[in-house]
Amino acid sequence: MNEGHNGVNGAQLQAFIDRIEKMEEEKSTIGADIRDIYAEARGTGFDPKIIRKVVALRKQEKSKRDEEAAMLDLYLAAISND
Amino acid sequence: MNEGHNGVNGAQLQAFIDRIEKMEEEKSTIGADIRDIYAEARGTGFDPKIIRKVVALRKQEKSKRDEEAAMLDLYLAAISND
Amino acid sequence: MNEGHNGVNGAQLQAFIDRIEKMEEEKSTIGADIRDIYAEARGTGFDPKIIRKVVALRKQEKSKRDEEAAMLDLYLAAISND
Amino acid sequence: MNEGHNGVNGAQLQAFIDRIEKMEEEKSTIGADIRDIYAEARGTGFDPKIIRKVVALRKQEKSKRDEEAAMLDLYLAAISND
DNA sequence: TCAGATAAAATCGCGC
DNA sequence: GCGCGATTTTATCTGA
Repeated sequence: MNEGHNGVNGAQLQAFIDRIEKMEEEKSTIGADIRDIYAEARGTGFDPKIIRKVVALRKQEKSKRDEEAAMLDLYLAAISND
Repeated sequence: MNEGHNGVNGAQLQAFIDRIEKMEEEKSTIGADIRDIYAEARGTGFDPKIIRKVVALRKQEKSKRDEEAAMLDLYLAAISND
Repeated sequence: MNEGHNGVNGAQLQAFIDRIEKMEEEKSTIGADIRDIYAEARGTGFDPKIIRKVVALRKQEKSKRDEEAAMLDLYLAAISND
Repeated sequence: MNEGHNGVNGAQLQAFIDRIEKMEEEKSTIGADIRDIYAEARGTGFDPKIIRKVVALRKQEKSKRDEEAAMLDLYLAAISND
């Protein structure tokens, strides 16, 4: 039911689009907030470019740590073959 | 005060980085949520590619309306050259 | 052959760089020409800011038309699922 | 003459816009060509990122040379106060 | 000098 | 599972 003559459930599609647009807007807002923080940092004398590098570096390190943790889990699972 | 021997206020920098990383994580979470919605839509038979196009198109329409409004402002400002 | 001791074909690299620099210069020249046109327009009483907005708006309209065409293609492809 | 009731010479404005759009398109074409060259270079084993660095470096050097030439002209003009 | 646009690189999901 | 294509993010560049 609820399908038009074209075989597409418009209401359902609309609902999906609404949800997506709402979240996209939130995402965009946060993006703006992040830009503001960089601007604020620049205002106190920090170079945003460098801060970006630092953040990127730490993200890499974090993902490396996550990977190692996952590997550890794998090993633990492997030796617990009871 | 609070500056190390290298002339950088480490505590302040740390604070900026913390704030940024926190928001980046939120942003990333929302991005994942959006992806989930697309996946859900696919699960109910919608083509994500088309939904993306619809969303993109609507965004463009909005931005065009904004541009037109900005344009109107410019015109109004231009004719009020007193 | 033609590779130096560092394993880099310098002549070939030079050729690429020459071509790029030549085109960059052309591009830069055109950019200057465009600026000249704006200056000329200002000289005859037009506000460059408004002209820029008009140009931007027309570009957006074109890209929106393109998007709509792409969208139509998607729809057509979607209903031809034989 | 040729001015509408709004005091704007539409034909002249149109002419400016046409000229600008034409040159913008040329500029865009050249930009695409440059991208193609980078792609071609990559195809023969060069790293585009490095090439970009080289090009940027040479441009800096060129502008530095230009600056020095301008300075020289200034000096020459200064001592030719006849 | 800085914001905004533009383009390149990295990332991620999808299909084979 | 991997390559391809699309999207997102980063960096460069131009104009105000």
